[in-house]
Amino acid sequence: MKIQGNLIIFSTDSEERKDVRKLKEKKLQLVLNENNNFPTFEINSKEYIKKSAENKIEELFKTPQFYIEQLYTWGDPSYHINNSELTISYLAIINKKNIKKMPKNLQFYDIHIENKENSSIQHITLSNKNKKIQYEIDTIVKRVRENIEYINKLVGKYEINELTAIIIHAGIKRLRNRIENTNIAFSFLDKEFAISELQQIYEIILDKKLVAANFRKKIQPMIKKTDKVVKESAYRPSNQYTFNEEFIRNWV
Amino acid sequence: MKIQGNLIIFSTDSEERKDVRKLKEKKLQLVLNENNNFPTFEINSKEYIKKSAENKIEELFKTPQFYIEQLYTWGDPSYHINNSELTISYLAIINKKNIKKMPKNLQFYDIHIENKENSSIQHITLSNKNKKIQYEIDTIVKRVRENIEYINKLVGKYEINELTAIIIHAGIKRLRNRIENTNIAFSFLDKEFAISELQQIYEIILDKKLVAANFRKKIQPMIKKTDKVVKESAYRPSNQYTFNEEFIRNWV
DNA sequence: GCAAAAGTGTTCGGGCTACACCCATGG
DNA sequence: CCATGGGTGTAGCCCGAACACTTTTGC
Repeated sequence: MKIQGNLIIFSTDSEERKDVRKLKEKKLQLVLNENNNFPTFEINSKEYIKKSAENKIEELFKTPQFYIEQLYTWGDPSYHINNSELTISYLAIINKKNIKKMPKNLQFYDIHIENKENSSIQHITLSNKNKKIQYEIDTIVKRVRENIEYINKLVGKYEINELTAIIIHAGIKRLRNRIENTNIAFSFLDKEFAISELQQIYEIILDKKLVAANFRKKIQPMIKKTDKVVKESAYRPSNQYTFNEEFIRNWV
Repeated sequence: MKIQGNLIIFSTDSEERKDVRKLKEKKLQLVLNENNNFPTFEINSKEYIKKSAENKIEELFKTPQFYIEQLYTWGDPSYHINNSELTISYLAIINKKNIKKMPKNLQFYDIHIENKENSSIQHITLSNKNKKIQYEIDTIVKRVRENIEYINKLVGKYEINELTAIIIHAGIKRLRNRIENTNIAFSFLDKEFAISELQQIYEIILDKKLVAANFRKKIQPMIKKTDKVVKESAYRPSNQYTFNEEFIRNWV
């Protein structure tokens, strides 16, 4: 049986500043190759799969700094691309500043999700300056056997493989779950950061605006103030913070 | 590359009543075969893996009623049993009342977890009337690359394959996560149940006692009272409840 | 009567939400 | 001065924890 791994790599980018007095707005990004699909890696029986996935990312971006975890294994008979009959997905988070080299066949796409009013349909746009991919996904709640399950289905016209869309969906769901229960948010940022940067990571992943004053208090135990101050070219300079290593929860 | 699936099947059993006036105590159970390992199933490229897993459970217990979800895919080079180089685990929950036939080579084991005081070591006992399997697992928090991860390691003497122990650990963690965020608890029970039965499911999975009055209020929105009353041979008869189908959350 | 479970109500505290308000900056 | 972000404080609300109390049953 032929197996392959694929990599669902998330990152962020900052938009050009439109108003000098406003903060740069961060956007959530995803890596796809020229076929609108995820980069793949080989799986062999000599090595832990996770190690193979890590090696591939190192090879691609020439950096050992990133977050990675297994996302899901897909055995959908209709997803046999590259002769592969089974795909093991790994979710990764990478801070672009750590990327030493960008492979030519890969590109970062901004993710934009729009929830259609009064319906379970989400409109997703993946875009960068060269390309735009659009599709709609319907998240249906359905009774399957004895249980209630979410079924995702592409609807209307789409420019992407159905399973690819479902994997993106699964990846974002996982991010949302992890950001509430672990410290993955820090994987998007430099070692030192402003609270507003951290807040933006939460906002783009959870896809909602947060109240700064409350956010600050909520994440207080997770961060440590450094003595550094930086004017992230906003007006009042902000303190730099780091992740508080002492903060451990019942993660995973 | 050789692949197999395995099934981490949880269930519950009620102890013999010791005191006529006390409730039967439920225990969490797990299915293992004669080699202290999980039942396996074949994976082929013609079928969804989940479907293969479901078919295997139906074949084993002759019932279509159970809960199932993918747990994790293990590519550990040191876990090549039965010539299999890769194992995809599925977590299942089954209510014993639905089992029409019990395979001879499989047995239900009571799970007993004891957290050692002032240490990260858990003592686990799997037992039934014929057999007792004991081991200790250490859950170490460790910095791996840029992130903090939990590493599970068997310590001391043990009577079980290391990965089997880790899978059990992962299964219980998943149960704990799911019971807080989904309706899986109901998979252990009949369609109609007493609140105290539901509470016992929560207690054995979360491994802590809950206050009945608070539990009742908390799960109120998830259940619906029926007009049936049953004396579960405790003293005051209790109302029977069912899962409230209207109760939907952002599950999964 | 009493032990045990079924079921209701009340109090208290912590955490989240909303919002007012100050400070710092440089256009 | 003023728009904008950085940062602090506070009042209200909701939810969970703890617990008191009533009801129902059969020993």
